Amino acid sequence: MTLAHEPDIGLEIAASTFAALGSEQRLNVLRTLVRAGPEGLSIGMLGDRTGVAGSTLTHHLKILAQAGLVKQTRSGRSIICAAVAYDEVRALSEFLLKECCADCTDGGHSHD
Amino acid sequence: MTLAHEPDIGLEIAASTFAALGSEQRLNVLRTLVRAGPEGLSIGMLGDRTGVAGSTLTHHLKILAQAGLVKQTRSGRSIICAAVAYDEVRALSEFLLKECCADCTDGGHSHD
DNA sequence: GTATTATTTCGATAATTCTAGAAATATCGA
DNA sequence: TCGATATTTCTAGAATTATCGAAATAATAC
Repeated sequence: MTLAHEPDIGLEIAASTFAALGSEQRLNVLRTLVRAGPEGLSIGMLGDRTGVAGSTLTHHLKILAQAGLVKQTRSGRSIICAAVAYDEVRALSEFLLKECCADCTDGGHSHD
Repeated sequence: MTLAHEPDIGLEIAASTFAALGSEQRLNVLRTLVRAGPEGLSIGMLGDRTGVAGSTLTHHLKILAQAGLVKQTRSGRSIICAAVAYDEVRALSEFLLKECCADCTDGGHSHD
């Protein structure tokens, strides 16, 4: 089950993805979405649960979406946001373990 | 489930660690250190390789060190910086997979 | 002790990010 | 179309972050 088709995300992408996660508020939003499951939540509900203003949520969600961590789809007059972080997170974990943990991988592979 | 020695890093710590990684320049510094291996590099050498001014490096290294990703030790008149990201990175990966990938835990997830 | 080298602190400026209110836009139901 | 609801855009102030030169501090060598 070792799937390795997300081999290299570049430094730039990695950094911006980390930056997207590097805000307590955004991380909380993301977690809320993850916990809401695949059905997701509307922005209104998200604001309801997190106490964050709509316009602020729009801002944060744009960042999360650009990082590929959240997907937004319209449903009626609501925008449904759902975490689709799986692959991104997996790629990021790969990046971390490969780039930043090169020496300690108890699986044991050495880099370059 | 099996190993639980870094069970929960809180949202706050996770966010600040992500933020520490969320800079291309810092990520580059970290990577340079990782690649330098356990012996590490002095700040001067780091500046040499990255083209970043010493005072700026001090700033970034402080952030990386506070996040527990880098360790600094004095050796003569140099400060040797070495990546010790291993546990942090592991904790972060755990966090990502647990908090942000709650649904897809290794079993299998479908997405399109 | 003085000179030399290495790093940090200080100070200043530029740039970015965070936050949210108000107005604008989009969607739906009647 | 009108009214209600949901989200985005616009705008702006506050706060944080990035950057680096110059001066200050620390450590070594003589």
